[in-house]
Amino acid sequence: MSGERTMRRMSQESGSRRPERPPERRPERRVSSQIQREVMQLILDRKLRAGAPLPTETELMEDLGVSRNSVREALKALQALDIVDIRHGYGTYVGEASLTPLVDGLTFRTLARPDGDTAALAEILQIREILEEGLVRRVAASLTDDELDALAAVVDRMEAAGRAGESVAELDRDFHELLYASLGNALIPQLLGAFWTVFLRVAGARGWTDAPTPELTIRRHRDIVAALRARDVEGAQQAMSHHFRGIEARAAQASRGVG
Amino acid sequence: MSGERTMRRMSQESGSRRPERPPERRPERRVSSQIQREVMQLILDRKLRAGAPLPTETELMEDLGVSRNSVREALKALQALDIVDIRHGYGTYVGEASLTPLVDGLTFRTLARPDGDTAALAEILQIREILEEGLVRRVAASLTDDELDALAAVVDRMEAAGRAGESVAELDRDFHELLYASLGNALIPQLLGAFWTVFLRVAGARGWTDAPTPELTIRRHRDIVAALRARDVEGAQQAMSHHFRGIEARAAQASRGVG
DNA sequence: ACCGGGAGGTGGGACGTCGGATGTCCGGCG
DNA sequence: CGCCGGACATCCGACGTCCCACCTCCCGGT
Repeated sequence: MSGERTMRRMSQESGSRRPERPPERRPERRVSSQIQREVMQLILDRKLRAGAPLPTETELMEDLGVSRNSVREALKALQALDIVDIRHGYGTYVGEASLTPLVDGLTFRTLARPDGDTAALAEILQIREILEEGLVRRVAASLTDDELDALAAVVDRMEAAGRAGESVAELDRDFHELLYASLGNALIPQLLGAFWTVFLRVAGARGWTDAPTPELTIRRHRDIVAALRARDVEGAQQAMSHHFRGIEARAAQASRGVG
Repeated sequence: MSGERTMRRMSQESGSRRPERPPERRPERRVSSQIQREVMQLILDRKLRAGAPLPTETELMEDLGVSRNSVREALKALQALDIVDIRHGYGTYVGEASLTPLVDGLTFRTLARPDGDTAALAEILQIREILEEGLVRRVAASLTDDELDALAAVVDRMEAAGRAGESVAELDRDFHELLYASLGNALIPQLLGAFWTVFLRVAGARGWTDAPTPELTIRRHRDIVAALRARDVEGAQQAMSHHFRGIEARAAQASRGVG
């Protein structure tokens, strides 16, 4: 019973300055999340593009009739979703609405798995595998020779980087991004990139070695390009399949070796 | 506009009273985002599962040596990512880390597209199509008769609901979720559900009619089940393909009719 | 045994204040 | 005349304090 010092007075005075808080029982459901919706609606109504300036915190505070604290909490939440971009000393701007929150969420969820790292990572890899198998089938027929040359060039650079002991990971990313560029679907490289980033982050957090045998990876990519050049849809899909089998094996091996 | 002079006096005595220079306290880069990382790390270190209670705001404030405001902003951001679940008057808990942020982000990004609604929605639909084509190929060989019966039952319920003019959308969701349940990949239904939710929300915001012709949708689902029952992998994939062709056509029609 | 109300704890929100970061503008210097 | 640097205005970053809303639990009255 130590600590009854809270003893908040009952405001029996009640005559304090409370201008006229309208007793309107307008709870309005969580001011902060309401502000989030209003800011999003403001962006949509004014048709603001990514990079366009938003009202300052003070303006939002006055326009919406809430405190700056609530405005900042709402903006922080929108910032976490990459819907808003806050720059210190400069202002608040419309964000790119990228898949960054997906990356953060998946990374956290994967790292938070108590049982095994492999299970959660395998789920992500399986989705990437299914996606890329279907994707390679679609682009197999429509790839031009120039695009095939560009893909082969990326593999060449991978080989050079691998020989020099450099980062093959970035080029791997470029390869897959370039492969599906002709589809004109901007979401696809972002989604694949998100999965890829999650994989790299989890691998980094687990302390896995980045790529023990880049030769195998490069070989798989060469196989994919070769099949595509031959307009062999089934072969390309199988090559992609083999590629992922290798990634899964490497992940499983790494998790056994470390975890 | 409204250039109110705030006229705050500038403490030109810069560096007047500062008891001690922070010698070892490094800049620390944005307290708020640092708190986000620390809270996430706390969850990982203590191996807390979803639903487990987190330290109260006051405790975090004291443990991390920051103000309660900063703690709340960090928690708000983590709440937006569904990494944390804040319950008024109850406490803060570890969240599910669901794909809710992806849904919010994709919905916003799609609605914010100035040119056309169809383009952004078509991207999402294409990804769903590619995913489900690959998925149906994988489950086609392993589905048991019981699972096929369950799928057929869902279609029956869809037909009953369609006749009664009820919500076919929910049952549609159930069908696809049930279809891929045997893969044991928890991420797949969540990802498909996320895309599905985005589609419904955008359709709702655009004022599209929910399902003008449920008969066609039901027929496509019957085709899928029939092909699966015959263990016809190619047929199942093509049926799924037709299904999505219908969805795309409906979306294009709705966007023309309204937008 | 039941029920209602209050104490205490937790998040929700509002100000007010100060500090740091950034862009702008203007005046002095070369 | 040109340009370069410092004062200044404006923005976000953070802190402290106060009060309110919501929830749980316990305790005392019925």
